[in-house]
Amino acid sequence: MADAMTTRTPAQEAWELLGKLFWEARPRMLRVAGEFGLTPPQLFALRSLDPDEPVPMRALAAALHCDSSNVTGLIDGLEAQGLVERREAEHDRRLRMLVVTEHGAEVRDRLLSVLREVPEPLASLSAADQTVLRDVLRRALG
Amino acid sequence: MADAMTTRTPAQEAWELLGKLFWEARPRMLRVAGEFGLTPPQLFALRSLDPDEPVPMRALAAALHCDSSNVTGLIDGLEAQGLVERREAEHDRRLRMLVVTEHGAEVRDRLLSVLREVPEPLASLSAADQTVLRDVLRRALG
DNA sequence: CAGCAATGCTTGAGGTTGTCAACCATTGCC
DNA sequence: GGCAATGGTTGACAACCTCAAGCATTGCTG
Repeated sequence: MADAMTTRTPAQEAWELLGKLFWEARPRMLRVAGEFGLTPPQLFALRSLDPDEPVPMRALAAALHCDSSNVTGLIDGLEAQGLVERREAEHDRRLRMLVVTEHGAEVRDRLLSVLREVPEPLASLSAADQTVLRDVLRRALG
Repeated sequence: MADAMTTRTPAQEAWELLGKLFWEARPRMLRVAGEFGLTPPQLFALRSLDPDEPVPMRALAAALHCDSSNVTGLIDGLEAQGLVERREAEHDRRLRMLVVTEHGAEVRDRLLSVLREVPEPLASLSAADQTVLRDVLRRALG
């Protein structure tokens, strides 16, 4: 009966294992942020921005699930490093469009290429398992 | 050729989809922490502690991938709420063993039961897919 | 066994994140 | 024209986080 307390459905166990996977990937993210001279929130912000499509600050705040006033400081930091620029919007002078600079785009590319590296537990799976995993996740999130 | 730039291996695509899954689960974690009167770091700390096995603060710091001095403040907060106690160790008076109180264990149980809830994208998978996902992750992390 | 390096935790300084309320400028609606 | 709504910034305040410094304790070592 003690087992009945700790028994998990397959989905629950999968979710728990995914939690472990992400927790293990955390130190790498922190290290990468440091190497690029960014704080973790700045890294998330730069990752969220699309160099090809400027968005108002409001949109970034929504993407980051945080308050607009918070984004102000984040962008101050990125702007100070020349990675992002505030630009006036065309038809609404209230908006501040966030434009990733050329340098910012380059940094962002290098950043993403590191973050995209598949962590060891997944990388060591067989090719077949990797494909199965992708297909299942496509069905879940695609 | 433009596709060549954005082509991903199955494992890379899976890792990217997992990133999305976790990012979507973040708001719920923040909400839960708030509902239990905890800050996110405090939540992680309480989650890391095993009510059945006290550990020194040093061990918690290692588990949280952070500095010991940071844990001091975290535990101050949990202790103020009566969730955790600092207790002297048996044979080494330098150590402060972290003991989850009875109340803390109860709060922790309720906390975990909410966090363990499988997020919508996974929950909506077929039972077969859920089992496949679990099995693949077991091979990766088990 | 005396000295001293190493360990475990706390404290203080300094910088960043995060929220909220208040504010200013601008826009859109009546 | 008046006025509510929107977008962003600012200031106050709480919390996190790291580093360096400090204290107590432990354990090694000559």
